[in-house]
Amino acid sequence: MRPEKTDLRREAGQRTRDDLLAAALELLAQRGQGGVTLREITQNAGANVAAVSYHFGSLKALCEVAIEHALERYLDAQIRELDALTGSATLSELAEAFARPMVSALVAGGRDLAVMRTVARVGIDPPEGWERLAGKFEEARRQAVRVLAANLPGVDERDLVFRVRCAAGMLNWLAVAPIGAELAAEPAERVERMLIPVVAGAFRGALASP
Amino acid sequence: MRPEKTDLRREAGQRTRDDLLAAALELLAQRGQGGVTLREITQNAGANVAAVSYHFGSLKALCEVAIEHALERYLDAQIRELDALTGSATLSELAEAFARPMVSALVAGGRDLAVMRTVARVGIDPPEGWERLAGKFEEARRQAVRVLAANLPGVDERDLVFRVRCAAGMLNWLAVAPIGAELAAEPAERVERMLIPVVAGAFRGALASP
DNA sequence: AATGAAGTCAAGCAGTCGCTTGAGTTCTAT
DNA sequence: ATAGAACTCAAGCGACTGCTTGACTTCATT
Repeated sequence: MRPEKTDLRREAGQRTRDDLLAAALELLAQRGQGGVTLREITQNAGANVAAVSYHFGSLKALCEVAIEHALERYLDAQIRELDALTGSATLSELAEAFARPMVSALVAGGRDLAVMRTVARVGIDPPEGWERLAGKFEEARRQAVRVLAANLPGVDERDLVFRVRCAAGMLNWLAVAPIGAELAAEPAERVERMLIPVVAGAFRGALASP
Repeated sequence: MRPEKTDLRREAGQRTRDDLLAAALELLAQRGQGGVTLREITQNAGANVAAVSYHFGSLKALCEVAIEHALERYLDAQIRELDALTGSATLSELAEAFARPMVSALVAGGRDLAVMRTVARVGIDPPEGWERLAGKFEEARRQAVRVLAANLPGVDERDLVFRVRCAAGMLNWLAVAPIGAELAAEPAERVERMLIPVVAGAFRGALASP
């Protein structure tokens, strides 16, 4: 009954569970929810098909858990970046903070990139009960709109919300489209040097220029 | 043997073929290539399952034809808009021309919107032999980069290409993500008033601003 | 009226899908 | 030692997939 004693059976079970989640995340990132197959997941995870039913109840439930993990991981990183901004942050600093989780994931690849791709795909084809996590999306967007409003006092808030959504959509597109794979080969500072001005420009709009 | 005489059998066959293409386009727009089912297509088209094999050879071939039609329809519209620009067009005019096909489709809905959604999904999950149509994409992008270079003489061309890709990705995202459905309910001038500055800002970047 | 091409149709084939089942293994607890 | 919980496994179920088949209707041609 000592809690620090490792039960080898439970330990192996947790390992199987984690492997299934990792395999599911990878397939979700590559092909989306419709392209995930019970047998392919279990094969990649080195597990039996019955392990999914045992640990998660169903394939859909496994995918929902994997998606939930990915969403939380991404949104936590994004909110952390935005929280670190001072009230007087410039548009470029806002763009930098807003895009940093994506840039990091692109150059890091692996699991971080799979998280990004999965999140972006969820934005296109939302799973059934995803409304439960919509609150965190709202929080990240509200943070960005707040900094944006301080820089663009004259602009209607509906426009600011729209611009944040556009910028988020642009980043998501970089994650899922083949162009993202090209960017992944570039060094991080080059990606930032190209991307940050575009995001900042989308935030600001072209109102002040001919 | 008179060519103007309507052969009722061939006429009905063409009708079935077109209905299959329309049903396939709608499903491709809603769920992507993986979510298209032979029986659902034929049911929506009011045809028998064998009609797909008869008219197209296979489900994949039907989807390829539908995708090809959608790509040509979109790219022709985009290239037409960019061709109409004068050499001295401003960034806002470029953004307007670049985004007009998407804005029109969003407010028009129906088949035009299905075309946009399908094109955007192809950008995420390209079908096998899509390289054959990549040339038209290049043409549209080169047109946009040309106008962009005239407005931003100091910027590296690689950056300009990147910005055009980002803008295209942003528009594609609006087509496939739920936010596009919200925009579809707005009047066209409001969509343009919100969207054009963002696209133009992404083109220009935030270099000239604090 | 006879012929044959064009097209449609219900039925069914082989394969894959998600999921369940019951037996089997491995370890803890008593 | 023994009982039972935790977990894994091969096998198989019904449902669905894309696709084929052969009979059938429809129509222009002759």
